[in-house]
Amino acid sequence: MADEPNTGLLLYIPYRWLENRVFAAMTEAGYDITTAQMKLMQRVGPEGTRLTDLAEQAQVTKQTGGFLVDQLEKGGWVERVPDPTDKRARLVCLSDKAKEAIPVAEAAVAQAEAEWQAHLGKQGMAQLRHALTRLREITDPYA
Amino acid sequence: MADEPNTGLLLYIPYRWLENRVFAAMTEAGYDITTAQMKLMQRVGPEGTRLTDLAEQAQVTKQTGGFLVDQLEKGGWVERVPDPTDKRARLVCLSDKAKEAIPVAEAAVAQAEAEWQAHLGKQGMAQLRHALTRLREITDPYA
DNA sequence: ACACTTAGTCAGTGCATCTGACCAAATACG
DNA sequence: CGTATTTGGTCAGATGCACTGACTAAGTGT
Repeated sequence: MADEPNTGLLLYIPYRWLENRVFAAMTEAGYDITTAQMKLMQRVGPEGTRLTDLAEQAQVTKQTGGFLVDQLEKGGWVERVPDPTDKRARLVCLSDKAKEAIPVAEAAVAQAEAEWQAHLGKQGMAQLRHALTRLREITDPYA
Repeated sequence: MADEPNTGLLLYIPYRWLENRVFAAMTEAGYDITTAQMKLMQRVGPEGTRLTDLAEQAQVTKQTGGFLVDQLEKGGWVERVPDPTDKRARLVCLSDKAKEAIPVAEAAVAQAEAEWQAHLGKQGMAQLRHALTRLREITDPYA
């Protein structure tokens, strides 16, 4: 089906690799969290974020988002607090545990990116990020 | 958790977008197949491929691979034929239906990539592919 | 006030993935 | 040659994540 690998596959390979790296780092540091949970949690803002917004940004249905927030809540990563401005809504906020864990994840990402930069060269890495950022303009409904 | 989006997210966004595009094109053309099935099927070689190899290349366990091949077989995409050189093994081969469908998927990919090229410029696209190909060297156990 | 939209939940389903246990054929080695 | 190990694949069971559909409750607009 493919002699020249399509760009999708080329994107997927390093993505998956990075995801596994971060997941492994978190596990090793004793944090029990899944990639889907991380993906959602990444989107939680400093003042808290509504479930609907979270789900939309992570490109899942609000049901799926709700399910993930349930897991995150059980794991002590987030809390749901009432939104003072809207009685229907609740804000998902990061717990202290989550705030502690963030540097661990960030360090794993940083290390992986450093390895990539070492391989591609500083300029190559910058070009890659630039191209991807531009691509985001036409592929991310949330850009 | 992120002010500057990490490279993983940047990779994921266009990947997911492309996957959705291709999936939608297949669905519209009347082909009923899932992305996971496509991912596996992509790896089937012209002479057929062993389940174990498929699973390994797609980075799933052989159990998962077997499950996906079951689905593909039910959908009439592939057949399992005995491997003449090894009585334990069976080769997964593409059916005529699959061979027909490939151009549809390829056209969808080509169109999406053309849109990307229009946005990034010919040179930008070439640089992107080049960087990703180089990255594959250190992130793909199958490079 | 009444209709409509928005925030979120509940119930049910299916797909993709994993681990662990297992069998049978092929290969390696003493 | 015969046993031990590796390799190809399946079965059984469980979990995670995603979906659709139907619903409640609160806010919004005319």
